[in-house]
Amino acid sequence: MAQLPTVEDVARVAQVSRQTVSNVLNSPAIVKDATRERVEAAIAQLRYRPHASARRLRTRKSSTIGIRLEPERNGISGSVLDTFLHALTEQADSRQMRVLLFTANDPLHEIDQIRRLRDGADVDAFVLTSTSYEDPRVAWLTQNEVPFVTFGRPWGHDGMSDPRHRWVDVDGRAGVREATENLLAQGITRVGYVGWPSGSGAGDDRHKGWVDAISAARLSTTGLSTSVVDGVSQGTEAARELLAGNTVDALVCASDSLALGARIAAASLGKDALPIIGFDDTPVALAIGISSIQQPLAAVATAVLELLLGPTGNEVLPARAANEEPSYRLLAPRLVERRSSNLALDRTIGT
Amino acid sequence: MAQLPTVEDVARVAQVSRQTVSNVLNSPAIVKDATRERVEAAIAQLRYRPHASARRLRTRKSSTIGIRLEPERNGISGSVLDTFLHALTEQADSRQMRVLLFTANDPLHEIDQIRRLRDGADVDAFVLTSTSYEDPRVAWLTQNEVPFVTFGRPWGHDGMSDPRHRWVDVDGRAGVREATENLLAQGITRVGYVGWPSGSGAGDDRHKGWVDAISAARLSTTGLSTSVVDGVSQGTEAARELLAGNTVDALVCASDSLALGARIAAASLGKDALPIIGFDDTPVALAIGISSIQQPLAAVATAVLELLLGPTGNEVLPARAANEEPSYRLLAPRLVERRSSNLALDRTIGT
DNA sequence: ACTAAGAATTTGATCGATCAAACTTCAGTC
DNA sequence: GACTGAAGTTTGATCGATCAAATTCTTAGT
Repeated sequence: MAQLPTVEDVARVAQVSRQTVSNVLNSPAIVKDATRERVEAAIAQLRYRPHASARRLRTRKSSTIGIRLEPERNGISGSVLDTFLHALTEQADSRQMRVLLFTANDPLHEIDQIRRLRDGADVDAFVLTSTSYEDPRVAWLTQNEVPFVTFGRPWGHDGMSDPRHRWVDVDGRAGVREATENLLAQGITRVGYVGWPSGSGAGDDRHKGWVDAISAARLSTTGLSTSVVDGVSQGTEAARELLAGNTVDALVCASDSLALGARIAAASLGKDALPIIGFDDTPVALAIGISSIQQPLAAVATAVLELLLGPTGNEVLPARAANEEPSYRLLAPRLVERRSSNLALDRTIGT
Repeated sequence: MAQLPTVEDVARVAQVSRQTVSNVLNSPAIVKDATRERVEAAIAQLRYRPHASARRLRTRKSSTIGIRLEPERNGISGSVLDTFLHALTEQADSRQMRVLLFTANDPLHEIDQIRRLRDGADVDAFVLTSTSYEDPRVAWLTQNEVPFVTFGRPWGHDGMSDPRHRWVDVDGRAGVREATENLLAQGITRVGYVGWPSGSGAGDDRHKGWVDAISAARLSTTGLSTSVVDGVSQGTEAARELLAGNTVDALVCASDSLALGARIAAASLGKDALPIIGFDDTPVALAIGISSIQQPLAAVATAVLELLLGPTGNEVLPARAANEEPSYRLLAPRLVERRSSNLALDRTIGT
């Protein structure tokens, strides 16, 4: 097979210069209609496709977004990031962007990888997930003026409004509040909560949502909630305690793992019909038929790209300066309701 | 900040020529020790990092592997590919390779995407997943001599031994056989099977494994197996029928979805202790505590890279010719045993 | 018809690396 | 001491695109 055609070849066929071909591709507006059509015909005829590396070398842009794939596959809820990754890739594609993966063992290693990808002009911007308190990656990226957006707000940090840190997050508090209110609206007054130990931003946030709803209904929260480390067996344990006192008629949980645990506990106590709501709407919740609060991951991806590329553009905006307006998006999750009653019940569940 | 350093800068500091710097980076063996050390010192001093795009433009290699992210997130078992993706990225990294994602709506669109990534010199090779009978992507890649490896064998096709098609797959038949034998070894003689309708390569293969084991034990297979479309409720339905006749004491299933369905059916019939084995070892199986046949995904990733890069190299081997030795890898899965008895039982399950 | 301003297009230089070929160094041989 | 061949190093050209500046073509105004 012959060499792949280049701008030069297209130019020759269309009887114009290299640059005009380039213009047709990059700023069609400045080319006269007749000329543009001729060039486009030549491009089609030769099946020309721009050579990405050459363009990148010259423009110093890669049209690529880097994202790290988490090393630990925390089985049950890892699917959230995977779904997000999918949405991001799909939407990036429609903005002419690509997504490059990388892995890292720890934040320092990750910074090293980021540096390499940046210096090699492989990646224009980064999307960070699982941000932590005082995240060193955020500090490094800000410092070095590398464009980035985090999926996850800067927890417990005054930097929440630092314009240099653009972020997108899901309003877990509102989600849990909605879920709790949904149960209250069904006439259930004793709605319990199984959450995580305080200290994690997301966990505290979700817990607040439950408190919000209970308080708004002028009910008491005392004795109705517990905190445990995330996990199925932990959820079973915690739920069993809450249910033992017979003071709770429904449960809202900080995760699907806990919700599944709760479901097991309820079943073992004969309370097969106890309403339970989990968080993240993982495949497990779907399979078992547990209601769950679903993060709007496609919308998160849209928002991430909007912060990175602007509302319509298709190249990465420069890192933001300290004196600009803060920009972030807090998105509302939605409750996916399922008749999560008897596990042994014969129900039609999609795969 | 000043410009990033280039080979030129390094050369000046080390008092050598551009090319020598390049040699130190790419074929250190041919550079005299003393010189190499001097260059390495200069590289470290200037914190030089090669500009990937420039290198790619010249060498026409991208050191990047393309893989498509499935559009449909078939919740319960989508995690298999995600886990594979992670392993692939991690191992690719240690071979100096990167993984670029893309999406596509259908095979033709995928071919279009592949072509663009290839022509743009963005990607050197592709990894295909979910291959189907007479896959058009395989045909196109072969035709155009684009290096690729599929995760999944060329089902029902004489091409199984076409050397131009390199593939890696998991021996589902052996896995199911092992699982079945495991149950037989426990003294259970009536081991049933819930599989998929014949016609899908993987499904037929797994079914054969069950037949193998039963036959080897000189038992009869009649009346002990059913076929249904994958899904939890379908699994419940199918298992209920098999269990109703009271002719089965354990079940092996073609997927975790079916296994979960079977577990629900068993529970509803009071057979909480019925041994059930699923396939894929998804988070669902882990969460519920169902035994499952686990695909060795890290090993699959290793094998894929081996077929693509050779045993130790770190650049993509050319597409294979029709007259070479066929090369593929068929890997054995392993059975992950869990005490999958009573769902309501209080057990310590990891997250 | 003549000119100036703007639009459209072309030309030469460049991005940062590697290739291919030329050149230099040096040990070993007769 | 000149000669050979291999090892080590340097030089000039090149990959395919875009940038910046120069040039040519249009259009409108006087």
